[in-house]
Amino acid sequence: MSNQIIADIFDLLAKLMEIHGENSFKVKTYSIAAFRLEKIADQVALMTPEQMSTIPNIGAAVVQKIQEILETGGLAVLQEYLEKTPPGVVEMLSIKGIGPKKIALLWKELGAESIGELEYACNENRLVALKGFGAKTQESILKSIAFIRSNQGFCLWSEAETFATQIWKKLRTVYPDNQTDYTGDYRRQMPTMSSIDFITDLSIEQLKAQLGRIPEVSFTEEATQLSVHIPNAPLVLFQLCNAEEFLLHQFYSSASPAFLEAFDNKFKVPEIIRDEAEIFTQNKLQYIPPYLRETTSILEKAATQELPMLIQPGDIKGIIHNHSTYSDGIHTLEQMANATRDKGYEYLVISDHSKTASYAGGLQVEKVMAQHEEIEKLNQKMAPFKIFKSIESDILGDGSLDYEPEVLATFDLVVASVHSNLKMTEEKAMQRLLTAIQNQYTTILGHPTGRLLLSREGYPVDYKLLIDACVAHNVVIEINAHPRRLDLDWSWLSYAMEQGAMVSIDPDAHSMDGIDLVKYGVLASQKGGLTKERNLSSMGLAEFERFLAERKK
DNA sequence: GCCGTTTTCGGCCCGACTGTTTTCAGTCG
Repeated sequence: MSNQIIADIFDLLAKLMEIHGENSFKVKTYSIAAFRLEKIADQVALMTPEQMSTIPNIGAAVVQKIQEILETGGLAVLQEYLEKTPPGVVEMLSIKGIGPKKIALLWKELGAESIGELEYACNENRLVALKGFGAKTQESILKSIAFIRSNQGFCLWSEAETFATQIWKKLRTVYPDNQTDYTGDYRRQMPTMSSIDFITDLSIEQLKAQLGRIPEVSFTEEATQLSVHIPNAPLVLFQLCNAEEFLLHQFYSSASPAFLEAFDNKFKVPEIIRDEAEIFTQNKLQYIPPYLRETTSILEKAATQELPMLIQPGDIKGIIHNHSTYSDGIHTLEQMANATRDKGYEYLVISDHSKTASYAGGLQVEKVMAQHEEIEKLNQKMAPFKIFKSIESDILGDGSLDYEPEVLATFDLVVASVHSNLKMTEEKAMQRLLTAIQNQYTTILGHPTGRLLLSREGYPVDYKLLIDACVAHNVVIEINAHPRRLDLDWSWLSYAMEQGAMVSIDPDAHSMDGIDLVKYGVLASQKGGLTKERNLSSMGLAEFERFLAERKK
């Protein structure tokens, strides 16, 4: 069992206890325990009770509960709290802007036992009468509920990947003479999707024979479609067709409606197709991979053979924007460096949090200097592999970075990101961002909109203005590769490239495993038509050093 | 519930901000 799963249990326990008005220090203890468990590198499941109790804030009671979780898979006391809390009240924890205390009031004072009831109460203007609530809170709750609604049933590409590949492998192994393949949003590499779609010439019976073995699975059948419902997993949809029409159906189910309409207006699917590429070659078009079948303009480019060679996972040469135990990472600087080198990359850019990010262990100036010393020592030991001195500097309320210029000057490069006060008008957001972009020490603008896919909208930005400003001030725009961020969004890449912008696919890794997230950034960037020439992290070590030297002038 | 001792219990707690208050509780990253 992973530390994260155990941590989530303690986190939920703390929140439920708070809703039920338990002793706040007791609540805090479980909450801190959850935080600690998330932040340690070693697997708690493999520790002895004595080892567990050496973790700060993990005492006898928490150790006992961890053991119970490991032995039984659950926690009796959590179950008790869950039983005396309506499921809808637990769900309210996902509403941004309200926490356990306010939820308790909404439940006890207002009698709201579900998100639906809460929404109704907001619309009836009944929250303003509650102590601690007002018109603005009511408004923000309604907005948050609308956001949750619009994302319900969606999953991230990375979440879909696990299920999709398992199912694909299984069916291809058991039925090697049949055709089964990805289609729909998953094949198009959409960052989020409402279902994992397959196209197959298998029968419903054949599919059920295999997928029926999944515990607690259920099915919904239609004439040419089988929906597979797996508990705690994305919806899986099988589109059924006969073998002869497989490629045709796959083509028509893995592109945007706009793309297909434009295609049908000008081109024809050949009578006989042996592989999907023929659909394009027979029309004198360059092959357009599924992830690019979004806009109509891509067809024009394919007609004039102008599609460039797009970035591939292997084109990432350096790992930029990472965290270590100096701030909120779970592995040490040396572990991160070794992992990066062992995975075949040429350099690591360590960008721990800056001093304002106290919640994330942001670095005071003395710690920055200590880290720089360690980097220099490691660089001597690890050459030709190189670690670059960087920082993820918070963009403060007024747009300034949170160190003195003398300190900022000691970094090889600076990633500037907004982490606090995310609730802003577009005007305010742009003012902060533009000020940060104009700062001579800003090398990369980190996760430009602050969005978290399916869980947080991010502050509103004027994309064109933002991109233009980055180009004008020679600031690299990050494509944060975390599958929940993928920020800048792929849909703005073509504009960014037209304007001559440079981007950087960065994993924002908080652990050694986190380095592998670059893959998701590459997949999303492919949709935007990114070439490796325009990606900073595709530069080899020498080129990267030249870039930084040039930038410093 | 955990910690750190001033060994038997008192004090814990990041800091900014927001929306609510009319001095601060709740939330967030």
